Amino acid sequence: MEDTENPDLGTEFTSESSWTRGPDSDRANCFFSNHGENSILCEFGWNLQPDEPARFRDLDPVEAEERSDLAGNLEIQQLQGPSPAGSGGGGADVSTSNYPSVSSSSSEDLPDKSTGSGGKPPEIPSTKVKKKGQKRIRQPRFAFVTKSEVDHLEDGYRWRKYGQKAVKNSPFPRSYYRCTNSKCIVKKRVERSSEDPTTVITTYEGQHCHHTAGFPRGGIISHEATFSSHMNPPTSQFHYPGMRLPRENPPSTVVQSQPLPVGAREGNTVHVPTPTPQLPTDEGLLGDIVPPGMR
DNA sequence: CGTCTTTGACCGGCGC
DNA sequence: GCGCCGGTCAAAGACG
Repeated sequence: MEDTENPDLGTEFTSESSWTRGPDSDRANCFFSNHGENSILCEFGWNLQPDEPARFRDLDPVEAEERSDLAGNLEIQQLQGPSPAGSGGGGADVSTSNYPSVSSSSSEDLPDKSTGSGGKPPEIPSTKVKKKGQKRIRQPRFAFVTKSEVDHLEDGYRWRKYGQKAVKNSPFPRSYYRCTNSKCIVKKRVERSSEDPTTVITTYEGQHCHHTAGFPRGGIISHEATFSSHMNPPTSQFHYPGMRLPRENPPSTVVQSQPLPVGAREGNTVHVPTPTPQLPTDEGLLGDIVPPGMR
């Protein structure tokens, strides 16, 4: 793999992916590229300083673990919305443990006959904590922007669509997918950008607790590392099975590995690079992950 | 027959 | 309290 020491944010990576952490700035960046067919850029962080230059260095496993844990907490809280007032601190009731603990109570044994559209289990479907007065727990989210004619990008996992909703201020509906693995609680939302209909915004929520069991609708991805493992790569490098498109569909074109404006980094949020100079104004999916200040 | 999609209904959070 | 909206459920149908 190539060096990710000081990746130029504008550089297009030719490998499948690269993953870096900025321990000093509490920032992590993730770059993906699929041989020029489908470039993706993802950035997420913890205490991003608006004017802070990007810094990268390797982490030792211990530190990486800590960072990863911290990331989970902050992401959960942040993505649940600011909600400091009134709602008792919003993420406060999110257990202070790491996001894996979100599912610790039930995810491992989660029967979740998701594939069968089965009856409504009395149990809580993972990310949806239904205890009255308790907020829904959100998993860390990762958003990608890809330029593709197809909405549902292959990523090595099998997904079951469980909903579709029209998005306000967007002519395109948003689709909701759930990993078909009964033990996996990862969800995915796919939405076409209203600003640029040629781009698809994919948001992953949670981490897979399993490996890609082959490639059901295409080739086979033989990768050991995915978003699982607490999104905690063994080293500063992180491999992700390159995004794929359904082979029967026309290939997507490169969006870009667009650099994120330094000034745009703020808060503990996931930033979504967009192909257009200006950020989408729709309040849809982007509204969840792009801080208002960026819009 | 098993898996997946579609789609209307339902629920909860949040702003007013 | 009310209405809007996002997210999820689940029955029914499609498909291989």
